[in-house]
Amino acid sequence: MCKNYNVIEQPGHAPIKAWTKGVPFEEEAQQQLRNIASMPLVHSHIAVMPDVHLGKGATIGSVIPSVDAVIPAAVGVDIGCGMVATKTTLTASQLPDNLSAIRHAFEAAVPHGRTSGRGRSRDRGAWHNIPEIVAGEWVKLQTRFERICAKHPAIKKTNNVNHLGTMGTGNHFLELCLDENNAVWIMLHSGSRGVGNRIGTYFIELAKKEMQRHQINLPDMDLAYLEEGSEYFDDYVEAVEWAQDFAAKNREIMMFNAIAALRKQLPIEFSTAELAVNCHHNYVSRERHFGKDCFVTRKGAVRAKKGEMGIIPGSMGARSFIVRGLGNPDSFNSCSHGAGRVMSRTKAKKIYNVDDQIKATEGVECRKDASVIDEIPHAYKDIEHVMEAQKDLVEVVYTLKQIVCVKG
DNA sequence: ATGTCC
Repeated sequence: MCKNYNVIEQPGHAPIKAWTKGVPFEEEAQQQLRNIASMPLVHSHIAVMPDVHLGKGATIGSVIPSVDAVIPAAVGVDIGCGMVATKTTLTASQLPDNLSAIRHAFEAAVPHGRTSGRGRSRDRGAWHNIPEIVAGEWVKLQTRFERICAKHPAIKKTNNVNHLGTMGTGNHFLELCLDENNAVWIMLHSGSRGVGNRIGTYFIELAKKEMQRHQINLPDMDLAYLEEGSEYFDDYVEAVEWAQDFAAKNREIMMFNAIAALRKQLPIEFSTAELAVNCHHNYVSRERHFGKDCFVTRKGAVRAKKGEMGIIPGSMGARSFIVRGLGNPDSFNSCSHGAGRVMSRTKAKKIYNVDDQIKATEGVECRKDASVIDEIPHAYKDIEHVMEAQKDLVEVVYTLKQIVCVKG
């Protein structure tokens, strides 16, 4: 039978199954994946999604199943980063012609940008808004966090309370979108902010020290792993699961606040009950594949079990997709997390200007200044090609086009 | 992606 993926094989190592037909696949990313596939902890094979590109530690767009061990740098530092999308009962005709008031209401309701140091500092301070409906759950999260910090006080050096309900920077965003039937959606991309970053970097360092202590040689020190039964393994799993829960709750709060902000802007009532999806794309989870219990690390990949809903966003000017998983076992039930970059932020800023960005984001109510050129759609792969390359992983349920975009 | 250091 004709498979929709390419296979990269190395003698004695796990194969790499890559859903990259018709999309760019850099040689540097392939080498990084060969390094990962050479590690004995890999179960069965590695799966590569069509938005693949070079990352720090692990490749973005990779799915790594491991037995009795995890690679903290494969999860990365934005632990639990992911997407949430909610369909509303509103339609396009119920929105005002000029969307700038809605954009400004979103910007006010969802703190975004850098917390300190250089940059715009728009989310500085505790002016975020934790809705009452999640206040109890937040207390539970805090209790769990205290327990982790009691064992690893270095993690506590973070401003985690002030970050709940805040979006962050870079490719994190909040959008108002229309689907193919002109229904209005709210969609958001964010993660575990400073606290997840602290947990990630802390355990990546511990894993490296473990490698040195046991004199284990790796093709790349960023592939340092923690073995089940060793000193830090359980604590990492506990902390990473906590950061994932923090990230999901963070998105839920921002979605709540964005909906409330939209309500204040419109003279009509609407509801949001019909469909909401909240999924991680940087995370690790315990799953069973090919007859073995293992840890599955998805770095820039979304779980797509049969019938499971996911979100695959395009870039600032491109379409996004609400998808339903097809449960493809060779992909470990996964799909891509977006379009995937084709060039670095530095390169995008060098070769494109504000005029290019204005043209690429025509019809979108968003910032179009020099600060967002690194997010120009040209810096990403063509999302249509990316979707074509994974048609045996997911089916498209809704196609969204943004009309308002708030970038972090 | 993040916060802090130069």
